[in-house]
Amino acid sequence: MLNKDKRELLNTFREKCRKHNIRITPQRVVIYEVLAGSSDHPFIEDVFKRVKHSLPNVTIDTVYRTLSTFSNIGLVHVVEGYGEAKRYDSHIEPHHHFRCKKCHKIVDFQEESFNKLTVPNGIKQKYSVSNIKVIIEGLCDKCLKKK
Amino acid sequence: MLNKDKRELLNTFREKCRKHNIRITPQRVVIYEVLAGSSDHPFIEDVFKRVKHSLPNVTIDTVYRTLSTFSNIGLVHVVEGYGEAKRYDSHIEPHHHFRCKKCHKIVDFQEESFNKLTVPNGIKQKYSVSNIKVIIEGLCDKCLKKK
DNA sequence: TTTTCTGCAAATCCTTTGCATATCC
DNA sequence: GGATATGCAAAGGATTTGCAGAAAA
Repeated sequence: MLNKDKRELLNTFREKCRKHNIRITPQRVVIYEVLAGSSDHPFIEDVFKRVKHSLPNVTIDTVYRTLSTFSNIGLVHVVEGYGEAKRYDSHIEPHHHFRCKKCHKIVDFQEESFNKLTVPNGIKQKYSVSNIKVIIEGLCDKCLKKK
Repeated sequence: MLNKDKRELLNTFREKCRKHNIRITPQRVVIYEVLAGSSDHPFIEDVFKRVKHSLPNVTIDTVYRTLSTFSNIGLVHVVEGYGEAKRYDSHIEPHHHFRCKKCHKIVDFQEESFNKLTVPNGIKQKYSVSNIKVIIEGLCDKCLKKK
């Protein structure tokens, strides 16, 4: 869930846009708001549908282009997946993911000890590291009940 | 890298096939051999090209179907990605991944301490967990040099 | 005013599917 | 022999691209 209020989020958004010289358009504002208001790591199609409520004329290619731009400037993240369509996340602070193998739900979680993981020396020496995260997979509560 | 020899790998392959009642065809044998001999987490297109060397008549849809079957029976894994085409891995023991953000190279690594991570209680209580892995992202040695 | 973004349409890329034939058990 | 897998061709879905007009700075 979001722990920032709407105004704060929009400030982050505006700052990032200015910093990277990209224009603030109504489409971009709404797309960002929609993503920031979604905790389900939506597919582009989902974002598109939600954005259409406020902007009936947007096209899905704008959503594609916009989310790609946002991802390039670090405003949002693409969520790791297994070959399905891309999913996005506006929650860019370090966090971890639980993924349900059956319904493909993704749940964010925080875990202090995981945030403190140290990069192994073999990796640190050879590569430059920008982030480290843990992915847990299994079956979610709902899918367990359905069995 | 592989630490099993070819015979051992093919035994694993045959066992899994028998266990799941899927037929052992020349295509499946070669596709499995190719993947087991690849440490670069190839795209299906790559597997297809490599398989063609031994079986010039295979079609890419056989590779798609076969890898999907292998994944269903747990012979291979789909590697986590960011919306690009699927990539496969025959290395199914627990291990972790370093991913280069620029060239998209994926490097397997082992790290004892990561293998011992414990699933947080909040997750364990609600979900059934099948695996846990660490993903490190950054720039690889080659991409660092190119800068 | 100038550059960038959007909408529209078409193209491209990845993946899946239906069907007839060939193959494995 | 009977069930399953393969090759071929076509379809489907996701994503990207070119371009002209519209909008932001």
